[in-house]
Amino acid sequence: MTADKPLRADARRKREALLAKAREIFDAGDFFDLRFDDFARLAGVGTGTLYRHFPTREALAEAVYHGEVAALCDRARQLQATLPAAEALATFLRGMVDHMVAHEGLARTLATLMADRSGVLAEGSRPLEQAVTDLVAAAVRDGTVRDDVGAGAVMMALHGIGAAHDRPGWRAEADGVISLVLDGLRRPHSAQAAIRTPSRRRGA
Amino acid sequence: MTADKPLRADARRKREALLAKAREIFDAGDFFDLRFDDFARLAGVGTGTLYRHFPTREALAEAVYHGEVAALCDRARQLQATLPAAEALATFLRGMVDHMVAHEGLARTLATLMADRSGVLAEGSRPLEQAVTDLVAAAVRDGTVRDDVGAGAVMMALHGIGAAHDRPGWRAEADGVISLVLDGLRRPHSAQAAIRTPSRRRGA
DNA sequence: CAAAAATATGGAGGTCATCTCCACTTGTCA
DNA sequence: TGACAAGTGGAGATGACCTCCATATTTTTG
Repeated sequence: MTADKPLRADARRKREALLAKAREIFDAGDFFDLRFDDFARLAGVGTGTLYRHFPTREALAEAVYHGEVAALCDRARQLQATLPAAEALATFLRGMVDHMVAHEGLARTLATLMADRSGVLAEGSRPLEQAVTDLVAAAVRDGTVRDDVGAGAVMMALHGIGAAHDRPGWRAEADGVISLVLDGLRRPHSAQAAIRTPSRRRGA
Repeated sequence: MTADKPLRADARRKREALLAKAREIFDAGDFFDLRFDDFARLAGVGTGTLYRHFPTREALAEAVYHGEVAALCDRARQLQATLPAAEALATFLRGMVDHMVAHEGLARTLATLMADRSGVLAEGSRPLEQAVTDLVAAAVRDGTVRDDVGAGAVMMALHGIGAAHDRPGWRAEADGVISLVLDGLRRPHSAQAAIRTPSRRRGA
């Protein structure tokens, strides 16, 4: 699967050009206003070449996303190495929002393409999910975070944030979601099952 | 905007046929495998007629979504009238997950179309958001829920749940998100600012 | 009730983005 | 340097989307 064969010098150059242009256009938010062919032209590449490297819009997005995810994972590891678990998790999640703000167009574009069912992009999120899982696991070991919820739920919440990028008060709401998640993750000190599941009575 | 002119008997019938077929196909998850033209044929309607009633896939989805939202809002009002605020909110949110489970294809399809930037569908969510806002507001008045987060954050989380329908342990994770949100919403009894915002120090 | 006016229908065909294919160029290896 | 492999680009086939209008159906009017 991950068998990367050595690309010819030439090919690597074109590929980089495509990725660079893609990053730029994603970030500007213009990706969907563009014929895919024209995108090739913009990157200084023929149609055939574009399709050889990236058979679909999704494939292109995946490649861009890959770099993004790698950077975020690095950051996660770094935080985990230098901060107490709970704080590392909090800082990382807050940082995600900052990052999305800084690259709004990119986030929006990726979120849109993610939604086109296919799971291709979801696949690429795995390393990120692993990083979040690690952060959560560490905090659980510390005893600062409950152990009955799992990182998947956090990923869902993050996805919700990323997908809603056009809401009016986005930034504030995004911070709100993070607050809810972080506070919700805090290990319930006493047995205060206040709201929690109302034991799902009668259907309907 | 909401000026509904009386449709000719004939027209109403075709429109209903389209909506019915749409519901069916959405629910089956086959909507995107279908040429829009063919969808018309399936509903027993000519292409022109389809386009007259619903100029785009999004428009069609919006109409279906409208009914869905109306039903959910009714449910919200009903809960609010018969249960303590906090419990009404919890029951409603848990019920949303049940509902999504029962109509997986529909949820997935709508989420996908929502993502295609355009905000058309987001518009249709407003009544639903209002309902959630009301539920939250009531709970805030009760003093059971914090007042610094707002319903928008809850909507984001819900959207995240709906958009992630193809994850392996979806149901469990969805319940997890709801748990986080509900617990996160609980008014912090004492001044226990444990994890909360690390006061956003140095950028990056 | 008949005829006119208004409203709606359906599907043939134009338009345009997507993607394939292959004659040609560029890079690599001995 | 020559020969083979690897890659390129863009013309054109393909097929989905949407428009347009001659025809059909419903409603209104005399």
